[in-house]
Amino acid sequence: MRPWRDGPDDRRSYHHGNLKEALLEAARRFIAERGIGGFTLVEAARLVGVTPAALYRHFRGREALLEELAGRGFAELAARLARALTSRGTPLERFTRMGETYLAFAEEEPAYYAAIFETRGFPTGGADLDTAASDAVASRPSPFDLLVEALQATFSDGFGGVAPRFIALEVWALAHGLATLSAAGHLPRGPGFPDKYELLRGGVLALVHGASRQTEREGGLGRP
Amino acid sequence: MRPWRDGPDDRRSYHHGNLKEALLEAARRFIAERGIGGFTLVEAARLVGVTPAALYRHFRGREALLEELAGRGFAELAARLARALTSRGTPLERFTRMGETYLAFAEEEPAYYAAIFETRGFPTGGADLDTAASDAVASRPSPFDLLVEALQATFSDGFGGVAPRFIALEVWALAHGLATLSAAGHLPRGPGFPDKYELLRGGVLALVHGASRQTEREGGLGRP
DNA sequence: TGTACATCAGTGAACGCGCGTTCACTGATGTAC
DNA sequence: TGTACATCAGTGAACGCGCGTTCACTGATGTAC
Repeated sequence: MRPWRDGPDDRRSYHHGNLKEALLEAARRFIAERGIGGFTLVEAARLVGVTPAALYRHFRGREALLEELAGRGFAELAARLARALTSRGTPLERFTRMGETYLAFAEEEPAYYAAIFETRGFPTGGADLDTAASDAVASRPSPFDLLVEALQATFSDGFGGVAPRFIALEVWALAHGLATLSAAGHLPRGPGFPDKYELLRGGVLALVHGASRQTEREGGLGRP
Repeated sequence: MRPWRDGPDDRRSYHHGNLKEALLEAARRFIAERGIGGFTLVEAARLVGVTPAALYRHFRGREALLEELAGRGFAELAARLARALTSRGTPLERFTRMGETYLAFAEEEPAYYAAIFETRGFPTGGADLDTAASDAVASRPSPFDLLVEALQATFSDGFGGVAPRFIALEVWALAHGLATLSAAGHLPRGPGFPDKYELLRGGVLALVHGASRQTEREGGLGRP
């Protein structure tokens, strides 16, 4: 990303024309490199080639910028998951594809992913709500709501008596764990070690099959 | 945690006597409440009732204090996992108990957990090492090394042809995902929703059974 | 048992820094006539 | 087509703040004699 100006004397125009987008893009770059805590309004303005004060024409402050970023990131994630959900193949294939999509999003858009999970401003999900109320929360869905609803929709095609909510949560946690461990460099690599996509696919198969086996034997898992 | 002094005029002694431990304890409290980024030397010193400069008698600086905390946290985690590993029961029961122990540690010691996973200073695990070299890294184990070695030890009792490394990584990722989502308040709660311990137990069973099924059918999963 | 003294843990003042935010201002843009 | 003017995006200087860290110092402790 080139700065808008190449130096203090290079005034192509008094008005930037696209400052809001440029600032969000700068924030994405810095957060991807250093994390949310390492992101600074002053540096973002400097990279874009603008005075820090200019930022306040477009955002109420630092927190507002981060919330905007989280909102956009979440919309992008939701769009990608929806695409995977309605792609070709069997329900199991589409379900697996959603998991891979989630993993790829966390890898390709680390700034969005961090903004989504480390920023206040999201409802925390179905906390302390009963099922009906939780399903009804549609105005501003949490990451959880979206994922579980989408996964339930997939499961409604039928996976043989498995409790959808249970599997959905396990797969979400598995994907989130793989994504964050991988991003932090904690997942081992090298010959003999599976990569995170293999681990996810294996995990999805195992969780689906394992749960249906237990369902057959014990008459329902995750249905208290 | 009461401050060492109750006010500027309350000089019980010029020397604190246990300042290093008190500072680490204060850091644990602040990090548990606000996260690593919200932890400040000045506040920790104030809570303990001491000048910020006093800290430098015991630590080289902020980073050194955090590394000490991460080291202690990791030692504690390792000890708890080792205890679970050598507890009573079948290999599967002990393996499951290790996972529950991991989850409980993240919940009871959020500051230790954050210090371990958000601080530099750990080797990243078996990155770019072959299996033999990775197994040989014993001088300063990474979280990965410890977990996988312990889980491999459990699996060596025999789970019927499952590739231990594969299962170990999946269970680790599942536990880490459940721990971090739960800590961030993203896991839904309420009637009809399983808690993280149920999810972990179900996941462990499914991953072990699912993998062994696939092993039987396909002749090995996670053994490229 | 008492005194001299070395040790070193903690003091208090000061530092430079970069941060987020505010304010009165300036100048480019595009619309009305 | 040309001019007056309202709009408002960006300037530049300034602010107060809390941070991590340094420094010469002080005074409590405990050991040697």
